Amino acid sequence: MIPSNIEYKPKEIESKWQEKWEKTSIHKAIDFDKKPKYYSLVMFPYPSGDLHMGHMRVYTISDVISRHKRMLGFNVLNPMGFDAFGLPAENAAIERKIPPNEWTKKNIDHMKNKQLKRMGTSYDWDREVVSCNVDYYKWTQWLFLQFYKHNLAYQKDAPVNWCPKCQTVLANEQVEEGKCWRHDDTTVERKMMRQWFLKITRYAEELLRDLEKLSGWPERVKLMQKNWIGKSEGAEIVFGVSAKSDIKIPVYTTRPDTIYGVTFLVLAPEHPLVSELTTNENKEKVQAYIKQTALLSEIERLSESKAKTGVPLGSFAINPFTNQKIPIWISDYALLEYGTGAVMGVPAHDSRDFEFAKKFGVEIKQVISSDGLSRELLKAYIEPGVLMNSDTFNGLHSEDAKRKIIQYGNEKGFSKTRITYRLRDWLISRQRYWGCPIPVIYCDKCGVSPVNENELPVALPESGIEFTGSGGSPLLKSKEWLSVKCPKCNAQARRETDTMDTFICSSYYYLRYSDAKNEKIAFDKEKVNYWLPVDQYVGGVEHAILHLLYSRFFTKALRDSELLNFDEPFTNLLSQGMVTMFSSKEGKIAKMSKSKGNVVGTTEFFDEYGADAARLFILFAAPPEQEIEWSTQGAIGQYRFVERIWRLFFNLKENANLQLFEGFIPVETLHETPLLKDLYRIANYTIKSVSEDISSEKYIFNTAIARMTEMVNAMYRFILNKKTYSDIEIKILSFSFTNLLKLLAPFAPHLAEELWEKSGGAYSIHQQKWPDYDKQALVTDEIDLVIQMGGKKIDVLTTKKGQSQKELEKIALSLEKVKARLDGKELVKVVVVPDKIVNIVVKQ
RNA sequence: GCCGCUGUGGCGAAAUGGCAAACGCAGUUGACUCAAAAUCAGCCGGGAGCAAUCCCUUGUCGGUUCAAGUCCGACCAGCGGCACCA
Repeated sequence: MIPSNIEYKPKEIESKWQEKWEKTSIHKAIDFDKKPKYYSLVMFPYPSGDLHMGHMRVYTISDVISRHKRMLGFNVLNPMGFDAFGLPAENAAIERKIPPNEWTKKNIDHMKNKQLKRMGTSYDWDREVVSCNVDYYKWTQWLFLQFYKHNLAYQKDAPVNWCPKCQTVLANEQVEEGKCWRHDDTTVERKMMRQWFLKITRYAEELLRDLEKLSGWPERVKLMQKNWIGKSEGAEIVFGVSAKSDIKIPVYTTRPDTIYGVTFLVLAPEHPLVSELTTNENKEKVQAYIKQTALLSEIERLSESKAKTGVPLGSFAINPFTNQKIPIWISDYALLEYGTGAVMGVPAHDSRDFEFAKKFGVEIKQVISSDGLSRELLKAYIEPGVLMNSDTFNGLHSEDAKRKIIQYGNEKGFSKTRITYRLRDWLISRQRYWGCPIPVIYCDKCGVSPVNENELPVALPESGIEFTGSGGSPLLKSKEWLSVKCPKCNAQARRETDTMDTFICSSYYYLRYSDAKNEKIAFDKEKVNYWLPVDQYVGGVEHAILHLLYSRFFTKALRDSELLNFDEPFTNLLSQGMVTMFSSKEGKIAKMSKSKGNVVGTTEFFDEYGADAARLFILFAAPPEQEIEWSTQGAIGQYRFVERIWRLFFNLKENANLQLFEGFIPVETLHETPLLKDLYRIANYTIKSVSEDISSEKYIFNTAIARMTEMVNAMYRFILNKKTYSDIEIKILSFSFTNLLKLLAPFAPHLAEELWEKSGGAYSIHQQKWPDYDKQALVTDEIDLVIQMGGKKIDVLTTKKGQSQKELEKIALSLEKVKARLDGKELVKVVVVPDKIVNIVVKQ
């Protein structure tokens, strides 16, 4: 039955087509083409060197979408690039003495040519961007200058994580349990340093509000961003200071209704008024506390298990509503960066203040309860309620009181309504070599100057750099590079040695793809407005906040600089789930990663079973948003499916004179041959189902593949024990197989292309039109009618379609089974859903 | 602690409120083979029964409905995010 001379050799077939696709440039995106545009984007990878099956998922999902859209007639932009700056390259330089550039370029070459291409992806490589190339980061620097020009880039002193051994600032992710990730014996310090920031907070409200426009985003991602931005509405209330009438302390609160319950004030230890408010007898204790706080890492400081600490300053504040004197303390639970850096302590109605007051014996004064009566408090009463001990506001409900108290305070001039966001400005300085240099110059006389635009790029020095891993950025030691003339006074000046956070590079790469090779500007306005916004973005949920929020911010800022004309960069977002596998290191199923020792490489699997089988398994295992566990056994199952199609083709070619068949077959001609008619129905049902499942509303590839499997199974069943075929049978089988190949094309692109060619199809199957289904084929005249009694199935019968409720009821009631069960019972009613179900309801 | 998501066969999963378990993995039986592998075909949630057949089953407990895996409420478990944000 199976010709033995034709073996499925995925390795040969796949490389053959990958070369041909590249040579014939069939994946090229054309600017301003007359077809409608479709921008399909996948988050560009960091070139760590070796992709595994875990990485493969995101590229496969995005590729299926791109290929499908091309077949639907879109002008598809599906680009790829590399997020190529970052610490691992520098660490490789330190450990293995390979220059970061060399290491990165080697990895890119491997990933691009040995891995991404071998997956069968359909990128337009002409638009490749590599963020560590000068022709890219020139524009990163240019964009920084635009931000600077619009007062969106600024310097300020801020507390940062500092490793004294590395002599550098660390990102939060590089601090593990309060220790430096490279020196687990070194506690990371909090240090005030002058750093560059981008003013993302200017867009806090718009970033929050426009989440509503993103109907194509997963709710959970929007929710995470909403929480991250953390809008809160409240009031700023200004407290006076006893005996120092010139000093005012503004505090921020969302609970102005508790103002009569304030019994102390807490300032952040770094608060600028601290030294002025510290009395002589408290000086020593206060200074010791500030020093101790500075030594704690942010993680230690914020950890909830930590008991409250603090010291009194010795001064007293005056509550403007009550004129009461209350003590002023400092404690590390007040954060300088949020609100005003000062908190009014209301122990009766805030659990943190309650804990603080209990520990230090501060008065607890209840002003709200459920019924307006006071009682013993075992913990803070934080719910809304009725006011008491609050002067003229007694008896009001707390929500009401909030408004009235603010109104009163506003009139008297000691409060104002205020909105606060949890979002902080974005610290972008990194004391590292392998990043985009911040294009500014320091002059002793003129201070900070931006580099002139026509002097860009500020290129990283490539020679004479030593990577020792100690003593801060290698750029500091590159004397020649450091030295520069001041753009204002032409005096000897020096360059900024910090480089930018790599998230800057990835905040605009999707814009650059629209015009990747432009040497004159970052991107042409017309091109960026033609291609953007991205129609479908695919990436991991780990970027739900960082990258996606930064990119939204960039888009809005660049819109305001009139460089583009849209508000949101990504219309639809798909967050694919992780690929997991058992890790013996962790003793459990964990995310596939090199450090957990649970990776499956791509090369070995591709060599033996092919990329098509791997793609099918990854898509089949679960819907894209869910986590999947890699199973080589399961992937081999998809390899069997591929081989089954392969064998089916040769079987049909040899025995049934298989050929390409476009168009439909009149259903009337099939009335005499029910088996054939059924096969035709299955083929068309498969076209319909796969088209729906693969569509942008759903993206449920697992069920799409299941439908194709069913179709193949049906074809096998049809040809079982069959030796000869009639003309009409050949036609139906040809119709079925031709359409199967087209449906398969986005999922298993090499197999589909190879069999398309072997069927005599013109190159390329990927440039064929996505198939339609024959509606006539799906019309059936029989249905399965389910008979229920009391909601339980008792029978299923095949009957004529389109019968009336009366008729169906009659059929059901005349069944022997029904009669037997009805005996002696009272019939309550019969529910009939035509062509579906009859439910007979009896009493008890 | 707060917010969110998810609980269905041995496993991955499927099911516009209308036949629970499609499709695949593992297992198992048969055909082919001297044999094995591969392949092709069949079986494959649990229980009772020689059998036809019957009963039970979507984390637990309630509710709505003629009908609930699906909708509502409470709880339990697992995962994820945030975590002293005043």
